[in-house]
Amino acid sequence: MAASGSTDLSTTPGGHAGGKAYYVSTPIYYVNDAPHLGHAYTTVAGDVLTRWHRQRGEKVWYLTGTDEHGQKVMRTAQTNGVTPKEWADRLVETAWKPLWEHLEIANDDFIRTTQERHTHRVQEFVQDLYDKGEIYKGSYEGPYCVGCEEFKLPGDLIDGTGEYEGQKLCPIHGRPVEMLSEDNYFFRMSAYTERLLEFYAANPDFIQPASARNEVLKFVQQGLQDLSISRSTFDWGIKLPWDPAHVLYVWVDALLNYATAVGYGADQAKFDATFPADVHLVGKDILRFHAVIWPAMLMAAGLPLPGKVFAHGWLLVGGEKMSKSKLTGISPHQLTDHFGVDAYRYYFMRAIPFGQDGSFSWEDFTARYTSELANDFGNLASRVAAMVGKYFDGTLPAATADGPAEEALHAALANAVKSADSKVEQLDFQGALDDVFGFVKLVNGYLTEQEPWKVAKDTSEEGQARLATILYTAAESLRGLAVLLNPVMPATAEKLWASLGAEAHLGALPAQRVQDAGTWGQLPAGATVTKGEILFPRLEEKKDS
RNA sequence: GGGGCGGUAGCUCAGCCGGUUAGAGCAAGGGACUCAUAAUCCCUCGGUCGUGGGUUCGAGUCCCACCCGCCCUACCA
Repeated sequence: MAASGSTDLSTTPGGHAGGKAYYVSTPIYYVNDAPHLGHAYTTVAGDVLTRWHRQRGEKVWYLTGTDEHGQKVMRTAQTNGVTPKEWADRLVETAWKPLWEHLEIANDDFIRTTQERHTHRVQEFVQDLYDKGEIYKGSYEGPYCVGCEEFKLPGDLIDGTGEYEGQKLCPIHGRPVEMLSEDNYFFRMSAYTERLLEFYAANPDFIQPASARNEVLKFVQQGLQDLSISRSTFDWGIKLPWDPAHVLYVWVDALLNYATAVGYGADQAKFDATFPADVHLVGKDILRFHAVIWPAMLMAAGLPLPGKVFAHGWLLVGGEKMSKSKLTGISPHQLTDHFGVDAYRYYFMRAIPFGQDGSFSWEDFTARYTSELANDFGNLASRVAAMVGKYFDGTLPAATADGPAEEALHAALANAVKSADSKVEQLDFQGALDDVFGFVKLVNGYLTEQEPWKVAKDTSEEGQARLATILYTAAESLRGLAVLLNPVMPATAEKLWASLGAEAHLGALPAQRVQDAGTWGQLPAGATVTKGEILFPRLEEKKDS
């Protein structure tokens, strides 16, 4: 997949004068099914984060991909009468990649766990651990459902009633499970309990938010058990090099994507310049794999540990986690068809604190779209461009009469930039957008107070200078907003950039440094301002649901 | 069973180590304005802070019990 432009490792072979890339990952998604809102939520967040960092001029690497091994994929493929690989190919090409393109995700790479660059390196990795004595052969005993042909987790089982009173039943088949054992290879994870605890203590920001950190700490403090890392009851997976009768446990396989995708064992220069990840974005459900198993694996291999594992919350509908089985499933396309891609990206970043569960609804989306995007922001761009067109024939005039009101806006923009920047750094997207839209509100208020439409009737030199100053101030404010909103709403920000005639003087929008966005007076007088299309048209009608 | 999180205006949420009349945004009502996407700006309305006790001079804010929602985890083998 094409890189987004600013990241170019080829220019600095070996040396990397620019230092290590800011490396962000999403989980690799299980191709068992098509992507849903939750996947898109994580991926959009990572995209906003990495676009922001790119606009700070940093070298960035944003990785996503798909997890294609495991029994569920195999079974789904069988049900559909195709091989697992064919099934994965189909979903990746017709569902996953198209959705990321649709949502304007600028990932630098897309890894699939069935690719050779992954499977071969994974085999080398586990062979290395095996040679080091980190992996041993043992046997696993657990409840097994004959109907499912797989081991169940004790927590998945349900209590039997009636003729099965006192027994544990498979939740799918409703029949008693039996205890079976199979030979497995185990990773000596128990040996890493103390080292992990020390690591967490030394790196208090490693797991965020705090609620997630607490859960992991409590879990690890109970002491870790060795991890079964192989299966021999099915074969859709990566074979253990020393015992091909076993395939690697899908999670060990999956976690290693973060290393294999950036050159582990294949391209040392790229690996050194990228690994480890600065931020692993994960959902709460897979926190433990990333905050416990993955670091333990890296410790065993002697590799550096990631900077941060950030567990975001669930999207809730009516207080419940979204799921198709509960008929609350809404596809990303249903939302983007109605609201547009940029509004979609904006909405989830703005409405829900990253790291917490958040309620989402069609009504809330509609309300925010109308109030924040159309009325506050879109209309601001519209009224400013209209007045520059009406009073100055579309040529941006110079500000020559700055007063307290203007200076207040200069300072407000600088503050918004500074504050938003630090909040994005902490993955507080909601807070950052709060800062940006607080500034939007100030600019609207500024126009209402200065009443340029009244000043325009004053044809004296002072009056015209005043009018010019007001409109320049408003337009320059929009220039700052275009830069700040580009990582979140790239298509819209680009429209605004074009409307301001900024590119001719300042260059391409993505090249604007976010840390300079608050520097006043960048948009030059003489720029050609055009009204352009409405950024956020009013929504036609409320869709019933 | 154990642990965690949450229950604050119609809606979504802020309220740090307890301290004057509990805040914001949206929605609703009124006013101002007309450059603009019938948009903007100002004002107003609106809460027994899940329930019941307790500690304290004073509790949304600490303690106990309970109710409701969600999450993690265990087990009676």
